[in-house]
Amino acid sequence: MENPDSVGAPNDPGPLSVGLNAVIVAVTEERPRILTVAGGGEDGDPDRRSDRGGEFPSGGAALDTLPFGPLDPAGDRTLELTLRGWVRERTGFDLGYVEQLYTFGDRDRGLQQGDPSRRTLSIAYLALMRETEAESSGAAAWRDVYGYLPWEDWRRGRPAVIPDLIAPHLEDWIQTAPDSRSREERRLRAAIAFGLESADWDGDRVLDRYELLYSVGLVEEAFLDRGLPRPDSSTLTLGRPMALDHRRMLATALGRIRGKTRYRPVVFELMPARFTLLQLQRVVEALAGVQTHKQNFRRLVERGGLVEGTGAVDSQTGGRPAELFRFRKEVLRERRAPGVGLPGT
Amino acid sequence: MENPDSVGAPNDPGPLSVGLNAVIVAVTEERPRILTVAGGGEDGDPDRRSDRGGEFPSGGAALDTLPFGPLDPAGDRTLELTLRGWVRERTGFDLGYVEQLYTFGDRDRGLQQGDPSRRTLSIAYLALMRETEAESSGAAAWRDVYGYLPWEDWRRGRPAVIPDLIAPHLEDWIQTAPDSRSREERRLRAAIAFGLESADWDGDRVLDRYELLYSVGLVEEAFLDRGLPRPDSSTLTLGRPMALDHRRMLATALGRIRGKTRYRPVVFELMPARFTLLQLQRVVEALAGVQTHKQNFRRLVERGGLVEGTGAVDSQTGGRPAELFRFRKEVLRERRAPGVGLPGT
DNA sequence: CCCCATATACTCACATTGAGTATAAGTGAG
DNA sequence: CTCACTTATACTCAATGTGAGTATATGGGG
Repeated sequence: MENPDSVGAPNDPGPLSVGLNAVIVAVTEERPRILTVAGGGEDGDPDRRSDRGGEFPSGGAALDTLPFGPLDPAGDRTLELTLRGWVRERTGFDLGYVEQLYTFGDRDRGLQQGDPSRRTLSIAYLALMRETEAESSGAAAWRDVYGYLPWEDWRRGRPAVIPDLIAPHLEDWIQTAPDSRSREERRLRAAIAFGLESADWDGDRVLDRYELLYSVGLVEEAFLDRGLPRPDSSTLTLGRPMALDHRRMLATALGRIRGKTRYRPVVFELMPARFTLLQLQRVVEALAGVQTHKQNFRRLVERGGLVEGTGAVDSQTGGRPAELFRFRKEVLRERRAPGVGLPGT
Repeated sequence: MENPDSVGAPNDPGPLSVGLNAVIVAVTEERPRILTVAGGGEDGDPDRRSDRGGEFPSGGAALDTLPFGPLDPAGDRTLELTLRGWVRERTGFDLGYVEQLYTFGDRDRGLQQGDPSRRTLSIAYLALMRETEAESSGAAAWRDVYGYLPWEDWRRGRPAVIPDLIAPHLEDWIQTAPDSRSREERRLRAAIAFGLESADWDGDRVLDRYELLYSVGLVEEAFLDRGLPRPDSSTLTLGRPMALDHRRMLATALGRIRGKTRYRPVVFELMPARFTLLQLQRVVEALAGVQTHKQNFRRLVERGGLVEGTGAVDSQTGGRPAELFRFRKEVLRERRAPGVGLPGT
C-alpha cells in the first residue's frame, strides 16, 4: 500500500475517498461485542489517526470508531481480501466469516471530519469471530454491542427506556408532523419499529430503530452531525455514541446477524468447535436479544440436524454434566434454509 | 453533474471510479423482466457509450448492460437520490421501491473495458416497478430475467439443462479437484447450489449458482473476462451473457427478491393497486420460479392479512369472475415478518 | 341449458411450535 | 451418605400452520 490515500495523487486526494469498515463481532460472557479503536477518522491514513481527535467538534474525548482501512485501487484482487489484509496487519486477527454489509456514501457523512467538500465512501463488512480467538490487542477494545444500542437487549424483559424515554419522544415527534397524513405515517413507522400500539417487537429492525432515534434526536450523533457540541448530561441521549455513522453501521450489522441467524447457520462461526447446547443457546440469545425456552431450543437444533453429540461431556455446568456438541455441516445439504429460529418466526 | 467522470479532474480520472448500477425489475405477462441498455461500458461518461462496442474483446455485437450512472461526489445528498436522479433523467421512470444490493469492486472486473490499471467500483441497486408503469422507452429494453438465468425457472418443472448439461460439467469440475479434500468441498458446494444428490433446490441461492457456473466455464463471461473471444456455438454456454459482471448483479438481485419476498411484502411494489389473487400468485411464482398450490396461496395471503377484498370484480378471467384485492398495509403493524411464503419455508 | 373455465370454500392428515411436566445426573453442605 | 440444589435431557399436549386434496360457486359461450 504505497498510496494510502484512497484516490488520486498524495497531494490531491480528489473529492472522493473510498475505504472499508469492519464490524467485527464476537460473543463472550453472554455479551455480543465488537472490536473498536479509540478516536480517529476516516481520512485514509491510519498513521495520522492519533492526532486527529481535535477535529471532532466536541473537543472532548475521542469517540469509539470501527476499524477502518483505505482501499488501494491497485491492491488486492477483491475488496474482501483488502479487508482481511489490513485487519491481519493491524490486529493480528485472521478473520473467518466475512460478508459485505452495506456501502455508506451520504454526502454529509463526512461533516464530522471537518471537510465537507470531500466525500468519503465506506464499504462496511461484517465479520464473525470465535470467542476463543478474540483476545484484545493493543489500542483495540472489545465493547458490548448493547452499550451502543441499549434498547435492543430484551433478554431481561422490555428495556425501561422504551416506555420511559423513547415512546414519549416519539409521541412528540408524531405530534409535530406538518399534517395529519404525515402524522399517521410517523405513527405507523414508530409503532412498527419499536413494537408500540399492539405491534410486535421485531428484533431484526435494528436499523429502523436507530434511524428513528436519530431523527428524533435521541442519539448523540444527531447533534454531532449538525456541528453542535456534544450534549451534556441535561440532554438525554441513548447509548454510547460512535464516530461518524459507525453506529449506523453497527445497527446494520446487528440487524443482519439477527436476520441471517434464522436461515443460515452463522452462529456456529461464533462458537468453539465443541460446545454445550446451553452455550449455543446463550450465544443465540445474546445476538437476538431475547430469551428462549430451553427445551424447545434443544429440540430445534438437535432434531433439526444442526448439531450432533460428540459423546464427550462438560462437567463445569454446576449441575448435571452437559454433552458437548458440534456443528453438523451436512445439514446444509439436507435442509434448504437451516437456521436457528426464535420465538415469533 | 458537471464532472461526469467519477473521480479527479477530467483529464486524470485517477485509478478509481465509482458508479451506480440499477437492476430495475418488473413483472409482465408472467415473466420477470429487467431494464437493459444495449452495449456500453462503465467509464463514467454515458455520452461515449454508443461508440465503445469495439472495445469488447469479441468485436461482435455489444452485450446487454444494466443502466449505469457515475457518482458525482459533490452531487446529491445520498447515493439513492443520485440513482433516482439519473434513472429519471435517462428513462423518464420515477423509481418507487429502491434498495441497495451490493458493491462490486474486484480489481479485474474492469478487464473487459480494456484498462486493467483502473479500478471501477460499482454500487448496485435493486428497484421494483409496477407493470403498468413499465413502458419501454428509447434505447432501453425490458428483457426476461430467465433469458439470462435459464436454470432458475422451475415453474414448468426442473429445467432440462440441469441434468443434461450442468450436472455433468459440475461432475467434471469435482473430479479435477487437486485433492480429495477439495473434491469433497466441491461436491458439497455443487450439491447445495443445484439441489443435486438428494439436496433440495433452494430458490434463494441464485448467486451461488451463477458463480459456480462461472467457475466451471458454463457462462460466456468466464471467457470474456480472460480476454478470450466469445465462444462460438460449438462451446456450450448457458443463458444470454451480459457486459462486465452485470449478470452477477442480476443474480444478486434475483436472490435478494426471492429471499425478501418471504418476510417483507415487496411483491406489492410490482402489482397494480388492485389485482386478483391469481395475478398476485403469478407474479410471486414468476419471481420465485416455482409453482404453488392455488388454494393454499389464497389462504396464505388472505388469512395472513396481506390483502383485503375491494368488492369489485374482474370478469376477464375466462371463468368465474375474480374479486379484486388490494394490499393491506396494516399488516405491517400486525405481523412481525409479513411475506408470501412458498413451498419449503 | 349444458359445458367449460376459473374462483372460492372446506377438509384432513401431518408437521411444527409454545409451553409445560417429569426424570436424570452431577456438586457441595451437613 | 444423603439431601438440597443445579443443570441436562426426555416426554407430553394443545394450538397452529402446511401440503394436498375434494367440493361447490359463478361467470361465458355454444
